[in-house]
Amino acid sequence: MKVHQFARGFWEHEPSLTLGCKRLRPLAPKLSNTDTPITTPPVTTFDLKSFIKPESPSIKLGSSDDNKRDPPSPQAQETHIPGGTRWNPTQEQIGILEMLYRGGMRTPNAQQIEQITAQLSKYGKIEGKNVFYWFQNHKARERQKQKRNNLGLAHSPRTPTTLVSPPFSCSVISTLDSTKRGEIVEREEEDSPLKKCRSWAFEYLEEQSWSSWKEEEHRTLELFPLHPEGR
Amino acid sequence: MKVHQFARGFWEHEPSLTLGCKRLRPLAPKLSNTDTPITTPPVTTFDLKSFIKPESPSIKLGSSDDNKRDPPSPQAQETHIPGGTRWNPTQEQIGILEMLYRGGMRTPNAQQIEQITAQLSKYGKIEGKNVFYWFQNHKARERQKQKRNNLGLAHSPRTPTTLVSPPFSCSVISTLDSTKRGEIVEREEEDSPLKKCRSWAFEYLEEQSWSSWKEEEHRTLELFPLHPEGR
DNA sequence: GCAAATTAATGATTTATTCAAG
DNA sequence: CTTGAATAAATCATTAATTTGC
Repeated sequence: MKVHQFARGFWEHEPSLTLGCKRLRPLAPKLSNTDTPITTPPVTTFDLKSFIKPESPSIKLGSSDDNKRDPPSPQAQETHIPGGTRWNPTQEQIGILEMLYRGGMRTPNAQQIEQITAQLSKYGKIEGKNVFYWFQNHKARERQKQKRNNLGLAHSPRTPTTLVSPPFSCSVISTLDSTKRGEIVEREEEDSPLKKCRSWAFEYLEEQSWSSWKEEEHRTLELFPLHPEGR
Repeated sequence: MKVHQFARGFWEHEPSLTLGCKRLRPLAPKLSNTDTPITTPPVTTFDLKSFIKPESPSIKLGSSDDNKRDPPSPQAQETHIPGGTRWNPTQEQIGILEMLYRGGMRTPNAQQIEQITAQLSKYGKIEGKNVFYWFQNHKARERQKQKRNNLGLAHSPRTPTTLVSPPFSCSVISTLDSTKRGEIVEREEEDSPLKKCRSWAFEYLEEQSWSSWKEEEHRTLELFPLHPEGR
């Protein structure tokens, strides 16, 4: 059982309705895990420090990372808990990510990921790779979603909805999925409790102006995908 | 079955009223798009100084990032990073890597990469991602090489230059892609001045015994691929 | 009401392709 | 042409909302 949640969509309305098309049963919203800490194991404080080297499978207590989120945020929401599970994004996190996405971000680089992760960690446990994967998946899935739509709508030769708006007045662009082009679309404002989140995303978007990011040595980091191994 | 329209918003409240329409229920897709602009959920606080960047860069938001594939015109758009060039492996490094590869390693995990990188760094500048990419590429290319050979053999039975000959006729696993299995393949001896390197690799191989690596969650590291940005 | 069974969504990996440095 | 680097497509795996049977 889950409690219900509150809101579901945030800002936004995605024009692309799938009218006509039948939509398979969409799954319910996942709603934040803002609660349901589910029986947090007794893991009383576990000194984390250790996890860098040894492998012993058993480790990786979730507790060890609580040092990450500090918390401006209220009570801890969820604790990743026991043996590592996959990231379970909270409403806020998804909201911010989508905003960035709509703002045109598609493949954030290491530095950006770092910053985003830092912000998002205020709302729940999260790692850089999660952000990375989120963008990868979201981009790919928006792409296929559009592809499906296009095919389905093979009749209507137009794809009006997603056009760019000239000198974008400002706002958040909601790109449909112009995955590659990054066309911008207009979007109306509306307030939400996530104001702050949005606020950050907003600023971040503006401040960055992706287009200018051309290189740098953001590569100083020593990151690379990890392969947990067996699959 | 699941016919349905998309969910535009609140299915939150119980399904009770689903009326006899269909038994399916719409679940709402996470909040991704399509939906309700929410309104006021209780949200956590968000602090983050907000300084606004007055200047909205005239940009082509997003475009720069993702124009990777389509652009018919291979324009370069990347200003080659001044100091950064791509990794240029040394003989020793390649030697060790190949040895590990022949030893059965295909997709080293983060920890392994770390160790390997550490070793290889003795012979030249190198980063973890280089090791990662090397394995990716080598594996893929060995695979296609073999594919070509197999196909080519269909017509003209040539003597495969580097194919295994012995007992394992076609079973050369080396290229198989026992990505997960980690089978070991024969390895022919060959001499080289890389004695030391080999020495290490050898030991490493033995010590690890890939075959047994079936799982674990060596994922403790916080790594993820980086995107130096433009490419 | 609840727990096992379903199922769409989606997080995480792997494989295939493409681009470009040398 | 070879191959390091990076991205996209395809897959695999896990989660959780919803059904369903009791």
